Amino acid sequence: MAKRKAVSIKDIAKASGSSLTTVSLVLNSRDRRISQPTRQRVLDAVERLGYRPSRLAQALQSQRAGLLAVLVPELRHAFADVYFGELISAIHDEASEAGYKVLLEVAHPRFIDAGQHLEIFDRRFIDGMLCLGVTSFNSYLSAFEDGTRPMLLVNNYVDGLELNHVRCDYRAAGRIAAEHLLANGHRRVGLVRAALEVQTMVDLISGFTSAMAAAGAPIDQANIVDGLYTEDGGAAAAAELIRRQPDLTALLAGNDKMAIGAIAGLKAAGRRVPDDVSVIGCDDIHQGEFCDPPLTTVHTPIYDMGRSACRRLLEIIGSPTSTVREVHPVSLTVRKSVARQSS
Amino acid sequence: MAKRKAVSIKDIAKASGSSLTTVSLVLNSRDRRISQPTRQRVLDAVERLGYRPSRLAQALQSQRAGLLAVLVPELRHAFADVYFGELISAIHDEASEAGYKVLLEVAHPRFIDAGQHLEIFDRRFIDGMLCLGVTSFNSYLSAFEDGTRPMLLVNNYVDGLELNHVRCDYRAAGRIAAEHLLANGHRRVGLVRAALEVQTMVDLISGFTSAMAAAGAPIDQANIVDGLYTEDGGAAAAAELIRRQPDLTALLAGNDKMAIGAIAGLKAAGRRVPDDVSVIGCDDIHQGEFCDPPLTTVHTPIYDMGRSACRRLLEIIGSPTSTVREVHPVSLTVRKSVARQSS
DNA sequence: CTGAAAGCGCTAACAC
DNA sequence: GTGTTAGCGCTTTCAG
Repeated sequence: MAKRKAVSIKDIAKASGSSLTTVSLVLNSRDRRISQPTRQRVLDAVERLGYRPSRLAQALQSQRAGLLAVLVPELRHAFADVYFGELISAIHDEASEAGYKVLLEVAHPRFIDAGQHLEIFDRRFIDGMLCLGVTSFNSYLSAFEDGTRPMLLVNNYVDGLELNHVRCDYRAAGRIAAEHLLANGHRRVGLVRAALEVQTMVDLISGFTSAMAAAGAPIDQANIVDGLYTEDGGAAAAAELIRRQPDLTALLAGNDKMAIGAIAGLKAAGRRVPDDVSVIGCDDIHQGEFCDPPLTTVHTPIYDMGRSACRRLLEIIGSPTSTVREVHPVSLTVRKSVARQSS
Repeated sequence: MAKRKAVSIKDIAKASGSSLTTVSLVLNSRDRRISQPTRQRVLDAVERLGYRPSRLAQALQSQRAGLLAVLVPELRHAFADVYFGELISAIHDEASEAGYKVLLEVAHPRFIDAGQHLEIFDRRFIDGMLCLGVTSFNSYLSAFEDGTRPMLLVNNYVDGLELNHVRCDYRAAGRIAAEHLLANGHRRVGLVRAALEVQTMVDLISGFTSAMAAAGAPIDQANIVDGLYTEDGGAAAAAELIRRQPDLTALLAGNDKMAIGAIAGLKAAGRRVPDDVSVIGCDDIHQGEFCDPPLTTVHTPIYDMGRSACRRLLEIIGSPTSTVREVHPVSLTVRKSVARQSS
């Protein structure tokens, strides 16, 4: 029960009959060769007393916290989202391999308003930060433009702000989705979009609509509905689309959550998927594989991107002058939710 | 770009023409009244130079890291799970209100084997730890029985180990589910369970089966199938149950994920829910509200439990002698997935 | 090959 | 009221 009193390097020095320096040298195996016997005496003492160097003291000395923060948006339980969750897993995996630990932060208004997002840097609590799910509404981001605090946006960027980021090519994603629908004979298609303050969503929409238009099948504004990034929203949006334009034969949903919702919404409205209406999603989350029908979607390398983002952040920390703009390619994952349109 | 060189308390002392102590006293507003003019001079200097006390140095001095770790099991992307996610959100909210930050750790074999779960304590990196999703297979937990490192299990416990925990009453949950089914006339019921190394699952099963047995409607072992804690597993388990025992009129799933899967599985097998087969879940996750039919389930106060767990951990940190065994009551949330059995 | 001593940035007895 | 000083636990010149 009692708080085992911490054993410090001083205790080891005493116990092994050597000096602080010697102990430190042995432990950090600085090549300044310590004689084998001395080394052994130190190591024995360490073992015997169960000594563990204080990470705090080391951090203070080295001016490295060994900590990275992940900032997630303030959504209802942002951590309970598969997309963010997979990114966080990836970041955690990469960070721990590099000897860093991961701190969680939520972009609560009170967190931001108090300037905490800067404080954690300035108080030398963290070495760098990864921001997930940012939008152009997040005005606090501009404070990072001077590159003075190592920060990187994950799978997003903000038009007009010079911020490091690693993301997927959502414009290509939109184009690929359009090409797949066109190749299957679909020309009357709808789009379940989401928030326009998310730059990658804007890219997806523009990639999609311009590819459709280029093929002579432009998309009417009325056939673009907001699905709020949620399943329910996707369901409602799909229902609305089909109401506005009953002869739609296919639709793209801006992410898989909305696509899964859209499938449910279409079914509820009495349409068969994909026989009556085809659905294509974007992201390729795990769940898409198991819905009915299995979801055809544009694959984004979420996990790899997360790892890459973390790796790049560590590079920035190592060399503050470097700047990163990394764009990952996307691809098509064909399953069963898109059918050939014969009419 | 250049790394702004950190301004320290010493710089403030110099700039304000006072001593280190004075500055420290002013900043920590220790009541030793510093004269108003001096105080103002210090504050001005702080403002002007943009001084931020180093959290590292403070931590070293105070021997408090201000950090809590959350240890999640090594599942495929554990962070991408609504249940863990909600718990993490709750913990984060409570911790940040108390001025603590939250570190993420995953119970990878290599993390545990390296003894990292103890190291982060012994190297004074964290002040306490919260463990999610533990099972009796996690033998490393016994190292915490001596109470020497502040740790607490969240919504679980391990039979035979004396560990702090905050959890729900899953035995009662099983009983409540049984009572609700019985009250609706169901007597031929099945159970989609999950891993028996999870103590709360064992409790749920025992609460459920003994209540059914007590009512003269005992559950045959053949009517208990493993749903693996997943949607797919739940679907497969429900299909299997209905194959083994075609006249089942209801089933309990050990959590809502499996319940949602079970509904899909039953539908796929041609049964209507709840007209042919009723389904009751356990946990009350957000998604249950939106599935078809909306899920009747045993409500567990996940978020509140997470907050409470965190609060209790902080108490333990404050007073290492205290021991916590907190059990939260559960209740019934009636929606549409359980119907009256008329036959 | 090893030890003494300074310093990382901050706090808090203890003087003046 | 304010300053001096001694740590917190560690790393790292710089002498011996």
